[in-house]
Amino acid sequence: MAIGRRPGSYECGVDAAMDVIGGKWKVLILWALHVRPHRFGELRRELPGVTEKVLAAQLRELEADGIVHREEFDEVPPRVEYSLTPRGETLNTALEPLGEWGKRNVLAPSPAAGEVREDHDVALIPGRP
Amino acid sequence: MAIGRRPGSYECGVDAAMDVIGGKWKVLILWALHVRPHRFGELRRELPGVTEKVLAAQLRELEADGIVHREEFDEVPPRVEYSLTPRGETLNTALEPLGEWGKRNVLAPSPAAGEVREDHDVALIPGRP
DNA sequence: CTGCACGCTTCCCTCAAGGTAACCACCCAC
DNA sequence: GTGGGTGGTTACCTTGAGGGAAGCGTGCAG
Repeated sequence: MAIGRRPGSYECGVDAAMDVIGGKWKVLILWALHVRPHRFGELRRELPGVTEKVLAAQLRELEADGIVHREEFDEVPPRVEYSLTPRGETLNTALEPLGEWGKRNVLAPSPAAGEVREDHDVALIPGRP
Repeated sequence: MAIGRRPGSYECGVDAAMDVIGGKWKVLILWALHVRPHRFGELRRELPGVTEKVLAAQLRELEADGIVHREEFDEVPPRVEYSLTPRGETLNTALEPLGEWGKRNVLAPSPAAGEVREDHDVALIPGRP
């Protein structure tokens, strides 16, 4: 049982899933790897602010949880490629509604929900969940 | 703009939503209030291990984010009821696929995904996401 | 008069996630 | 030989979320 770091202590499925994606950078890693496989350095450059130590740690956790696949190439300079496993892809799919909700309710709160619309558009990369 | 405690710093909708539901007890609160409105003490008794201080803090954050509604009744002994706002209900709906994923991939990992099935059934409250 | 239930608030403390910076082995280009 | 790029590891430090326990104001029960 590789997945889950608090085995047996979950109250429900959402609770359990939160343990897998709870890291500060994990959903961003998920999204980046969904677009295409990435090398370690590519990920570091695409996640502004992440440190090498933390990126390595979160990738190892995601790998242990069966979410990402790590492939080492015997070349020089050494190359390592990270990609999503099938389970990782299903996780991304399951996160899509939450991404939609976040876009509608946090990034661009609608007046109908009692929020005041900002006078500028929220800067969103198109297609990003 | 009540929602979001890191305004302007989100990379995507999932990231933003994670800020709203990131608290240790928030998804459990969400689920409890989805079933029916709760009083403070009821919630405390239904979430084994939560302290009054933390429960009050997370409820106040969820209220500031427009997820839960707090209604104070002028009775004695004092009564306060918490319920989900419409926005809270949509959040719960958006969390359902994630709950399904967690149940299938963390609580009861399938052999097809490379995990070994436990020899006992996972104790799950039926219908709980 | 004492205790209890309610819904908190306040103070103090712990601990783990995350951040900082240095270092490693390897090889190539300059 | 020096610097850069590869993909990390190691040791140390900071910070903030969360936990423990006590107190508070009210009113009723015993």
